[in-house]
Amino acid sequence: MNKKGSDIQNRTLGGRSMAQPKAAGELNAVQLETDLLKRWTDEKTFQASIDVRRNGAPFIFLEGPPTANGKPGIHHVVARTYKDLVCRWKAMEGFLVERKGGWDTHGLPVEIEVQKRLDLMSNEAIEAFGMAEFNQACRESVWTYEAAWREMTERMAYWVDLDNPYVTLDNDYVESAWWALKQMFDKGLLYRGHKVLPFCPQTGTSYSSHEVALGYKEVEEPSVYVKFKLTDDNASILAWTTTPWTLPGNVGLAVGPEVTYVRCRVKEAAGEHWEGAGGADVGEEVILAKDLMKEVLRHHVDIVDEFPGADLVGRSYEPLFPGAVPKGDSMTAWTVLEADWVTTTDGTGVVHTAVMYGEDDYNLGMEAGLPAHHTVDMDGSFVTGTHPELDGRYVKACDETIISLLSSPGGTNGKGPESGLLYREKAYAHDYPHCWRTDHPLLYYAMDSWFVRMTAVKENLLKFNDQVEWAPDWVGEGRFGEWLRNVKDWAISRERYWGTPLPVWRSESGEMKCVGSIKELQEEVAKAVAAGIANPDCTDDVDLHRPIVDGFTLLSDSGEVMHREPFVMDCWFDSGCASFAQWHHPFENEEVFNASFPVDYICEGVDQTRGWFYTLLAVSTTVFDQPAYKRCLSLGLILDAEGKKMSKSRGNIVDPWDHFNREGADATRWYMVTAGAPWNPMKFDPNGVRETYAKMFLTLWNVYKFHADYAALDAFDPEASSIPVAQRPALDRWVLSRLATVANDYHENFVNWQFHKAGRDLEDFVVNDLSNWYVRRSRRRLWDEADSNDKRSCQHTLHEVLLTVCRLVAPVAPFMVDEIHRNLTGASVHTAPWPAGVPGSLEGATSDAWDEAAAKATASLPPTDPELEATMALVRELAEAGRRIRIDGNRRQRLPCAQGWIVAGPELSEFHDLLAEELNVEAILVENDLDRFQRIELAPNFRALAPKARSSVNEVAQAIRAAEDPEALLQAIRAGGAEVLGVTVEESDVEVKRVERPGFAAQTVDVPGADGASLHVSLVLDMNDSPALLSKGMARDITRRVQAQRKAMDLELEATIDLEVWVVNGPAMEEADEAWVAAETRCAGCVFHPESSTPPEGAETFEVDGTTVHFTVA
RNA sequence: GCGCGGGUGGCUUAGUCGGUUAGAGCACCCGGCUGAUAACCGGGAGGUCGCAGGUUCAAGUCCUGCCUCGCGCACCA
Repeated sequence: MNKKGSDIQNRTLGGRSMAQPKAAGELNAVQLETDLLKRWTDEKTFQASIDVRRNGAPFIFLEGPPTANGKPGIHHVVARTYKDLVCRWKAMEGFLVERKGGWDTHGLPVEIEVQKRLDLMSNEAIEAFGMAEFNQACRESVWTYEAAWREMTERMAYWVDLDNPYVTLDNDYVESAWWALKQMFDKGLLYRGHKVLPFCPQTGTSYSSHEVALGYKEVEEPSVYVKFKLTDDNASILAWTTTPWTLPGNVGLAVGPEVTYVRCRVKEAAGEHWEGAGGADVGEEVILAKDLMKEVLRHHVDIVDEFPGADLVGRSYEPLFPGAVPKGDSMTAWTVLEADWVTTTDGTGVVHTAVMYGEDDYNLGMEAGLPAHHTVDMDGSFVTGTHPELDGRYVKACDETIISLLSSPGGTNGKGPESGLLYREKAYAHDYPHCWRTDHPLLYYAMDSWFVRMTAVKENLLKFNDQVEWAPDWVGEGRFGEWLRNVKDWAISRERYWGTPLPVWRSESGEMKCVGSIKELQEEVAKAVAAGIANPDCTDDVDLHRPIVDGFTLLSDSGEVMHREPFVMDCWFDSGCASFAQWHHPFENEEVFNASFPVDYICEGVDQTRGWFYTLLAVSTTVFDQPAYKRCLSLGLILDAEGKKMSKSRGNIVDPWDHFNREGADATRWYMVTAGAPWNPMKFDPNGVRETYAKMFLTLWNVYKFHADYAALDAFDPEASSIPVAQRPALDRWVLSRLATVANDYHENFVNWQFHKAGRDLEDFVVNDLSNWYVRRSRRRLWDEADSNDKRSCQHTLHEVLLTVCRLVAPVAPFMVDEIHRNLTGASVHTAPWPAGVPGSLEGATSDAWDEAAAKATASLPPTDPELEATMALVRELAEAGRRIRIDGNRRQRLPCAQGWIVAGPELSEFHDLLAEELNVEAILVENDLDRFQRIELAPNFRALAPKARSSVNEVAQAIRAAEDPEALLQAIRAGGAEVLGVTVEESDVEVKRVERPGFAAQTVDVPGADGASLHVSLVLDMNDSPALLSKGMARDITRRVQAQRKAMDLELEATIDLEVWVVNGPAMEEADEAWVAAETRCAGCVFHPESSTPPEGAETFEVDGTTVHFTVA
């Protein structure tokens, strides 16, 4: 402690080699990070980190493109951290990891945003505004938050090329997407259909199932039981629906042919508990499934008849809303049909069928020849002619009207809605899909649509999915696999404006042409023009968006005029093309594409399972007959500290900048990675970030600072000298061994996607092993001004440990470790090799195969010494045991003990000095007579004992434990087995435990030995006092208080003081101890006053063990 | 409703092949240590390991049922 602070500056002024560390300053994490960002930009460090691996095997990462028309949040930081860390890690392993950015720019979210801003909440409004203008507004809106995204991306140090990103609205990208569609078209996988789809009247568009999945909400709605009056019989069939608005469209009733139905007659009026509208008269007859009578009927009835559903088939009934649906030439309208999917789990066992508003309804209607007529318009209102009270009204607003119409008993003969046809209404709670953008309930609606025949490639989807390495595996096997096993044809067309246009032209008679490139479009346009069809120019840079592409009119093979199908693509299709469209395949970059497909690694939130994870695979399977990616990390959702999902509407979004500006991006990233497994939902706790900063980064910084300051002071140059590890002191060999062990585990955990475990272990190493033990125990070694071997050894060791720690941390938290690495070596950590080896740089290596042994040989880790690690663990245990003994014996730490004995255990003489210091004892002795301080205990070994003792194992175990003379029992056992309660106990059935004898100031610690067996080592302290010990202890107490006072007075380290001390009622101070106090506290003058003199007013005072001490510092 | 993943002191979590004392961190209390650290060390309090059964000599761990949270699925007419 005799270094002068100013020396640190003075001595470093001379010529410093690149690798010669300079002193570290105080830590300002945010400043450090922002300074480094500048430096990375100036020095093009990202590019350098790629270039230095130019000859490595490629590892291909594909960025899932975010939409830049929303502000980035903390969940984006999480995803980007995992993307970044894997890329950085693989790069350090010697792989060439290029990272192209990407932006998703099409789709409904963009349109909705613009519609809101321009107040264009319907398709009519958009078209009146002008499609070209609208799309221009969309094109601009896409970049609203690009700057915010860029800032966040850079600040968090997500290394990705944002200057040459792929952008889904670019002509090149769209052209590749067109090409992909044409492949599907040519393979017969793209088809035009008429299908019932979930449809949002507000946005005027239908949704694919993965979009519908985003909007399920539980709602309570009125459901109704309706009486359908048979035309040729005085009875009604009861049917149930949760969507009263589909009733005007009713054209059929479906029954299960095998289901048993009953005809019953109402016996008496309903009781008083009747709720809501509807009812039935006494004597009225209704028909429904027998199983559901109890559930449905609210009257006492007599069963008149019982029959299978087949008996009902073909019978006709009165339309509910006569005239709402024209009968046309249908022979089956308003008759009973059979359908095998009808069950008796809900309703009445009779399914009301409105052809246009349900998938089953539609299929049944087509099969049975029911009239396909819409009673509802695309805007969600009833068409004129449905009923005077309903025409033109939004269907969801008509529930009450329909119920009241059906329950008013005004009509006659059961014809028309006002005929008392409502039997009952019942509130019904269920999950119903809502528009994920506007929150409006979706209507199932039969409409024109284009599909990709995913059902035709299901086997391949499953096969390719099996080839993907999923993390966690259950997402691939379970959730994603299940989705694929139930795959449906992909409805990819949207009746929208802003998106990749569907490149299909179609004639009135149904001839079709799918255009796969700009060149092809030009050729087709030329053909049409040659045939006399007027067309605008189709230049090489024609904008491939609406309304431009709508302006082209083509010619069919038979000479008919063809117009473009007025759809754009599902924007998920766009991003699903990313693996090849980012390279404008197949029009350009053939080599790049060939070398990078399929990609090695993608990573997104688990919510992309049905989104991007699926569409990437769907497109690659249909177009290339290959999987698109080899590894997929599926991240858990991010929740707030209460475990609630973060959402704008809840207002519990965490702003990443709060942490970037407080604890820094390092701490934020490290926290997110160590908080839990990547696939588990993460509760984001702002306090956790702070804790990470305080523990991990502050500690690391201080270790570094300790090393750097003395390295600078001593002009330490790691390259100027070297000391083989084997020749270094045990403490050094120990920390290096620990380092290697931790690094190997760290790497193993990375390989298994267990980044959280890796990080936790490394943090534990830095805080406990490195800072709290190695540095603490080594401090005095560096205080030595002489150029000793021991000091150099410590410096080399610290240097090496820090470098390896930096390299391990770098992928996760890239800032501070770069600062440290740069100062220690002159080079960025991001161009450094991965400590566990650099397989990517090996000749012939690929992203997933390399010579394991050759890779190991490239590792840069010190040797491990498990025995030494175990020994040191014991030493640390003993040091802690010493403190426990002192607590138990009420003896303060600063009061030395004359001696301490170590009983049993391995040879520790190498660490006796260290232990003496830690324990504050004058001498460490080894006690060879174990029985002097220890006795034995026997513990049963259940694994061995259980098979022999069976059900009496507990009694036997208890007997062994409670043996009055365990020593004798053990001897008997060793002599060939002892009978305990009829069981022969052998040596392998018991564990011998040595513990301290009662009555001594002792503790026994239990540590695993090198050979796996348990070691029982005791520490005994001599608790007797002597005048010399008391004097020494007092000297230490005084020193400690004076040092505290120096600190409180804010004195320079090298400042000298004048000290005066008055000890009242204390031990006689020995001269040597007084001198020691003076030296430790840097006294110019030091006076110990006799007890008779009186201390001045204002002297510092403290009390210890009944002694009062006063002192003054000047 | 079906599928997947959770539920361990106030909070965040570890817990391997089932093995008898469920382990950490934060926060709290007491004590100690400290001229690098926002730390560190020792002790204390705090747990019916979601609930109920079952298998077993032995269950946080395996089985069954249920409750609950999250996510996903869906032709609920």
